[in-house]
Amino acid sequence: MDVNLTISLMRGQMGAVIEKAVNIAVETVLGEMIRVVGLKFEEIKREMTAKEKENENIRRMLETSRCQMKTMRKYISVLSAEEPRHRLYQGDGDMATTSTGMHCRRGPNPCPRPRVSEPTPVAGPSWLRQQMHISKETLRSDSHIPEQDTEETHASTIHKVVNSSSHLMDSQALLSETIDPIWGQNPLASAETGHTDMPDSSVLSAPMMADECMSSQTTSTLTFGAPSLKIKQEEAEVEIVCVKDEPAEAGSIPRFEYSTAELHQPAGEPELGVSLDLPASFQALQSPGTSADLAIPAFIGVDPTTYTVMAKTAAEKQREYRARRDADPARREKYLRSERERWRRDVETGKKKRIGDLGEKAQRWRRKQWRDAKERQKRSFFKLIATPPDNPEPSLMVLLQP
DNA sequence: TCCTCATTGCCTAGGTAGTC
DNA sequence: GACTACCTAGGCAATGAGGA
Repeated sequence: MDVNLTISLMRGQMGAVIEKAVNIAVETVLGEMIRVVGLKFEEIKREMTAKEKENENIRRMLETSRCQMKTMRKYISVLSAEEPRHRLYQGDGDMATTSTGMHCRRGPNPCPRPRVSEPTPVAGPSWLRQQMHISKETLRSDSHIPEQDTEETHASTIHKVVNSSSHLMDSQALLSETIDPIWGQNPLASAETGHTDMPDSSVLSAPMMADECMSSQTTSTLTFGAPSLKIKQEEAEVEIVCVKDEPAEAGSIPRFEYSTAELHQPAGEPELGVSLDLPASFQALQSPGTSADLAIPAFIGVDPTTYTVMAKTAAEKQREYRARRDADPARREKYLRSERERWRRDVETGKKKRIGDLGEKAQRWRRKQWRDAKERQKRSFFKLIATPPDNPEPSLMVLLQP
């Protein structure tokens, strides 16, 4: 009885209040939900915008990297084609540095051998070489190396190569300084930079030959460097001029002939710290690492008149051939068809095995290779976008790190 | 059910050696 | 020099497995 009374009383007196409170609570909850959903929605919208922006950035980076790779390939091919000839031009520059070398030898501590870590040529898979090229390009991007694409004329080519060599030389000199502080501190000491490390004794020995030539003073013909070819004169950098006398190599030195004018260049010793007025190209010759980067012995002994048409490497020839072939859709289609055919043939003959045809051990090995390849692929991708040349956006980098 | 990641197979690019 | 054959590595799409 009392309970019923209580309930009716509550319904009569508090029902409206309770209903109102519940309504308010429901509205509050709904409002809060709407607010949260709205916030979430806004957040998602922001994220989408950010993602789009990042995608755009990634696209730009990829495009930039592609351009860099193209440019680098052309640059390397031009450089490797021109470098040997370019080195030979600088034989006359050796005369100017001979004095330095003599001075160097006369010192109490004759030319301490520099321990320069040469940027060894990247031997390995093509993807690695590509990466190295990319990183090199990135490293050098501050210098704004002129594009080699438009190189057509001989003279301009030489000019460009001179510039390129200077860039190379600069970075390598920087390397040497970084690695060996003592070497980097002493201009004269660093004058020997990398010379003894240069693998090619023919190039190495030009100053020594200069010594010999100067002592005899007999030769007078210039067998290289056509008169029309002008060597760009640039302010010398003493620290990369290096001469080291290595008698053991002297026997195998191919002898260059120098003009009288070249031979009679003042061989006076420059004062310490005074820049030698050497052709920049000669500096490149002396630059550590440059000769190690590029295979040069093949051109030594070649008739200098043939320098203008350097032999292409097999890879270059093959690239050109393929470019011509791919330019013709029919030939390209034929090639692709034959490749596909070969793939099928290899599978049929068991040269290429599907994973199921392999033994358990071979399957594990194959899978490991696939995993590694995928890992490399991912790493190279992240490495690529982690070192954008011009748009290092930290937040993006953090987000994209694996 | 959707998403992400790994696996797999196929194909292509590019280097090298050899042949014509 | 042009071309072919062979090889290796990488790209890409299809597929499967597992988790949210």
